[in-house]
Amino acid sequence: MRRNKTETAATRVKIIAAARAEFSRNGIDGSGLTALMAAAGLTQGGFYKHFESKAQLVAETTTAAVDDLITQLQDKAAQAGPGGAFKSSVKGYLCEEHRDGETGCPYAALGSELARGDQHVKTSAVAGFERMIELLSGQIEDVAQASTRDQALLAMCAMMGALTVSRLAKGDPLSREVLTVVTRQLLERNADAASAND
Amino acid sequence: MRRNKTETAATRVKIIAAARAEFSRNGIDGSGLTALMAAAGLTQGGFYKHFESKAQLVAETTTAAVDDLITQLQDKAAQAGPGGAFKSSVKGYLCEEHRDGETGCPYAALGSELARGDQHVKTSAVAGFERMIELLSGQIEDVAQASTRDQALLAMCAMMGALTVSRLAKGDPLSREVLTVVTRQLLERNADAASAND
DNA sequence: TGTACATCAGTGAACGCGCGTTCACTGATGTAC
DNA sequence: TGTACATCAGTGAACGCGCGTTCACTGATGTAC
Repeated sequence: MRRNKTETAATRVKIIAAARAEFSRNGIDGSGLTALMAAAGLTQGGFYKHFESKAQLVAETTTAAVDDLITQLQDKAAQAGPGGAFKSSVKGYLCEEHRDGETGCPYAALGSELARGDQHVKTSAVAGFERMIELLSGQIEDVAQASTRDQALLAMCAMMGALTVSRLAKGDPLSREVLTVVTRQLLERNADAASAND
Repeated sequence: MRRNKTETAATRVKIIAAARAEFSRNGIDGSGLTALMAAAGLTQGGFYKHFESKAQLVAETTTAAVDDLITQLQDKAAQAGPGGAFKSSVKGYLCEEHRDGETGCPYAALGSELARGDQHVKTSAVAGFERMIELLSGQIEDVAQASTRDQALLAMCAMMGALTVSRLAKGDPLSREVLTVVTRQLLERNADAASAND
């Protein structure tokens, strides 16, 4: 039964939302399209009316997840006020809600699987990563010897790694420790540089 | 045809070596036991004479990969001489050979998949991670305000993230950039702290 | 040391199952006149 | 505005395929006497 444009667009959004949750829980290879479509309230056959392949869904899901993450961090940064943007981003990223949720950073949740994706997946992943770096770079006080881009690269890599380790170690004291320690060190680093130029 | 103890032990080692390469190339979910056993020169049925399940193989493969990585970094550190151990580890980890090889750090290659493993897998993964932290911690000059453990946690997370991004971005300038930038920043950080106490 | 027997590493077919993708079909939506 | 027809979102069965695991079997190794 054909749907109108509004409904069709809404369905597409629902599929991507379901995919984010499924991929987050079971990984890309571990998520079947039948279960994924059922989670979106549809049957598997309809999938190909919205996407050319599972790989295309992965690429779009990555982009959507980055969009969301950036919006969330920007909102928190706006609440934190001037000067506190980077701090709010690091704290917003390295927290237990992010660790335990199903709609977070695709690089921490799927990093190694994205690296094995096809060219389209990798291109989307790199584009999203660059947008994350731009966001963080703009939030870092330009006072250290390293460029804000370089500092943003270190911060993003450290946050990805820390969240992955925190998930791996869930149930072990290391899980919380890695979040608090990496948060503190990334913030001290920026704070040291900022105060050194006061 | 029954094999003697030496041959049996050698076969087990071969299976683990094949698993490391397969997992590195295709991920855990993406590697089938039939292909994996064929790569080890055997047929799939023999697998269960050595391991209880695929999950057990994953756990042992992780431990073996950490063993190897630690040995490699220690060897390089010994060549580098006193004071250069941490620098040699960071450079040894964040290099193109590590990015392109199939026997490297399991956390960078499989991090998100290990986090979804069963309890046995996660326990092995956490134990291996702690050994990596011990190694790095012992290589860091104890001169900064943060403990060497805290600095090692930041370094390890940043290196894992950077290697993952470097693989994701292979073919894009970002791939080399992230390796050189994260290397430089981790080393500057330690060097600054060391010279500050001179 | 020699013999008889139990053990077990490795084989290859088979198990049920879920995978990604295709397809004929349904029927409401959108369009052309 | 009303009618006839093309479009296409969604269904559910089916495709070939590879998955992890089990099993009966083979025959060399290891062990007990």
